[in-house]
Amino acid sequence: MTLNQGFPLPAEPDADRAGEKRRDSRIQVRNREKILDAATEVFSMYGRRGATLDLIAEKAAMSKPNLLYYFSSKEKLYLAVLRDILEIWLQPLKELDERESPEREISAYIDQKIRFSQLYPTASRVFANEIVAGAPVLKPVLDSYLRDIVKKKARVIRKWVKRGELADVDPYHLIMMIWAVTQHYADFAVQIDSLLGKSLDDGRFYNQTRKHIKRILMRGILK
Amino acid sequence: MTLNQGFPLPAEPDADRAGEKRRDSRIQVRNREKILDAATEVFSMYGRRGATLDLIAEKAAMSKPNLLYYFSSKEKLYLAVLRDILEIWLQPLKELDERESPEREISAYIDQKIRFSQLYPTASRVFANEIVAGAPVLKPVLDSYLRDIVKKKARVIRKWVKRGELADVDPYHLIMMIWAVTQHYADFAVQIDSLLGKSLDDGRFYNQTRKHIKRILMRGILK
DNA sequence: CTTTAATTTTATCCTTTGGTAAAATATGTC
DNA sequence: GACATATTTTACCAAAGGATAAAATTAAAG
Repeated sequence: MTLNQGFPLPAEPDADRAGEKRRDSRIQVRNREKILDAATEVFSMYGRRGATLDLIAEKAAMSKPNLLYYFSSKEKLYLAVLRDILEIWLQPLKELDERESPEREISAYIDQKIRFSQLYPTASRVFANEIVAGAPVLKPVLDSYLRDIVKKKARVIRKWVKRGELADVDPYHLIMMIWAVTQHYADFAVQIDSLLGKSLDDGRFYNQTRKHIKRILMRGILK
Repeated sequence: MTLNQGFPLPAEPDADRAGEKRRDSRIQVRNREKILDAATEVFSMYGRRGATLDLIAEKAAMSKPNLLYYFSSKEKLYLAVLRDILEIWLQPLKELDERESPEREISAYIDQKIRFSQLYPTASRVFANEIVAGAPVLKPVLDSYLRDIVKKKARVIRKWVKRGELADVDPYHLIMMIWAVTQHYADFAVQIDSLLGKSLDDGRFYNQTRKHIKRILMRGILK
């Protein structure tokens, strides 16, 4: 998992790979990924401030200075992790297409969101952590990039409402409702495990959840 | 905000007020509360590990050793904060009453949950943080106390379904859906502020949100 | 007023933690 | 296989952070 690309986060602030020397060696790629995975896990559990390089290094099975050879500071590492997450987190929303029926599109959107919760629960938690903490790092992105996309998609939803294909719902609240419900299963996984002894890893439960969410939500918003 | 009472958390582990000496002096009460408030704020932003006593002490306008005079360790303080939160967090669920109509009861429940999000957003975030982090402290409570209550209330919902007053929904998923949506507005408040420039503090927005959630959800689950 | 108990301050300690320096080792290239 | 470059290790460091001790101050009781 390393979809990193020209992302709307301070693009590699400085030093790190500044000169864009030769392309990453095999070792480079392998270790960067090992670190990012370990970091995701640790950040998801302890948050940006609570996470320690020692722990991350340990999980990545390398020494701390070695880790710092790849990411020159904790903050840069955190940023790299967030960048990867945001990319895949946002993707699905961009695909909402007004030319299709809301039934089909919103249903597909819910599917994708819950799929994300299933595939990247830890990443989802890092993101949740960042937002709950007040988005100290992501705030600028939320204020610009995310804001624009959501505004655009709100227009799509509003169009569906005007066309009479959707009940009279507020687009923003609808989007937030979908986010809340789908992400909940990743972010609050422990709670769900405590109450039901299940997780989205369980294919049966995954499908039941997916269908249940969709049934209630779709019933609630379709004409 | 200090509803602390015989709560299902390791009741005051040890030292602190062990002997239950004389009742808290006025100073005692005032300072404990000042500290709990400051701690709630700091824990909500930095999490259990990331929060520092220095910051909490500063926010509470007292020296660190002075703070430690009231709560003998960071962990104990965290526990005290959680205890208070859980108490008010759970209350509403306990009130679901099968003898009333699901329409009335679930509607009231949603109202109470979103009210909590409005009144105690920071507390909600501390709780969210704890769960997202894997409930390192609350796990036992989730596994026992919460589990029991939810099980009981799931039965209530199931009864409504059998009586034909409610669509055929899974009680657990329904409860989780309500949690997810209502808490979202407190836990992800920054995001909402970025997208809409609004918060539940805004009475108009509060009501709009409340009604919107209820409209979609109720439509989705009522027969 | 004293005397006693509660509260606050000051000084300090030890551990953890993010980060650096520089030596040592491995990898790749000609 | 020698040279250069990339990677890893070892040894540190300074600051932050949780916690304690003990002196100083304030409040309360008699």
